[in-house]
Amino acid sequence: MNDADFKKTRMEFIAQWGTLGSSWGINRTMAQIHALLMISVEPLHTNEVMEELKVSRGNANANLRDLVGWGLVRRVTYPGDRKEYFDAEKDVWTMFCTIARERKRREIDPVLKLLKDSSAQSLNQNDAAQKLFSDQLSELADFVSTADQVLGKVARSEKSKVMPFLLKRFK
Amino acid sequence: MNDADFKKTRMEFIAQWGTLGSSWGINRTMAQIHALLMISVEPLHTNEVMEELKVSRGNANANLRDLVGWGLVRRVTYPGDRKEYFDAEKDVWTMFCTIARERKRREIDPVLKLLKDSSAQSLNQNDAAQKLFSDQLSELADFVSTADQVLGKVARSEKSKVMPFLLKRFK
DNA sequence: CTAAACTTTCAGTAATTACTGAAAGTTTAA
DNA sequence: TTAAACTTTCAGTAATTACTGAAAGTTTAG
Repeated sequence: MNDADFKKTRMEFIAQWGTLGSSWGINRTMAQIHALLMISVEPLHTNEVMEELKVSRGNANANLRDLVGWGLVRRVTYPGDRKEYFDAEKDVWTMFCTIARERKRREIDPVLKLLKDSSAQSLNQNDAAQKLFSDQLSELADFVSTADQVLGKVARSEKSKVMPFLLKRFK
Repeated sequence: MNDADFKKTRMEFIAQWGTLGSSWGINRTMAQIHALLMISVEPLHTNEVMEELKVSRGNANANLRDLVGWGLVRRVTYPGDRKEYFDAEKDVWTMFCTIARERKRREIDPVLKLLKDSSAQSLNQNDAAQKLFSDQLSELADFVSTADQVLGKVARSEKSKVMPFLLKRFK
């Protein structure tokens, strides 16, 4: 494969990763920066990200900060160089665990709290609407709670312990 | 719990379900309509949805259509009544399986195809950048493929077969 | 038929979310 | 110190996404 084709495929991948992110509530640029760092051999500098993806300094900065906040990207500095470089976690399993842990913390835990709080309120069980509401919330809370625990456990496990097992059990 | 409090808690739940949807790439109104139908005893018709959630006819119509497309909501008609009513699937496990199946089909399958196609292209393995890119895509493809299969299998299983097992194995 | 009851569409607009770039802030080498 | 190198912030703007409501379309009872 020649260099032009390589660049094209690379860009295509970055673009698609961005689109995928979008449909899961992650902003396009953030997903694209993540893709870019994931397939870069060396850590990149803000200017390089700006240039590759044609985005502004502010945009690059904010999204890099967020990626660091997600734990998917690390800041890297080299002695004798004032610039800050950024390097993505490249192991896919580790990436998955990080994302799972963060989304759990940011989105599942709050909804679980809401569900538990709401369904705990004493409802009038003689009223059909209130009874259905209460039951529905409890069921949701149970389900989300289980899912939450499973996800939490998986995200804390070793890849080597989980993947072969899953493959065996569910493939 | 009195009627006013009940209404308030209900609305709070609907609002929060909307917010949750947003952060997972599902539009707020669609998630709210889903929440509303999920906690309604009887199927509702478009006017009722419009009124409860204060949205326009067009908006209600489009989102109800989408929910039917997702398989989360059914159209219901009563003999002698020209109106169309809508009823949500209320069983949480069935809901989960439906969502999993749809997101798999809509978002995972396409990305998997991209990953496989891209990584299949013969890359120059002597070039570090190309080698990393190629390896990274393969790893991603493997991982997503496994996740896809596990999800597919789980979503086809009986709740009674999966949940107790998961609880036992991962709790 | 046809007119009332109901559903769908879609151009225009509003709301939300993301981005830009210049200015302010920070750090460090000399 | 201080000035160059670099990073962060944020007000203004652009892009995207969602919504409205009136008009067009469809169905059915009579």
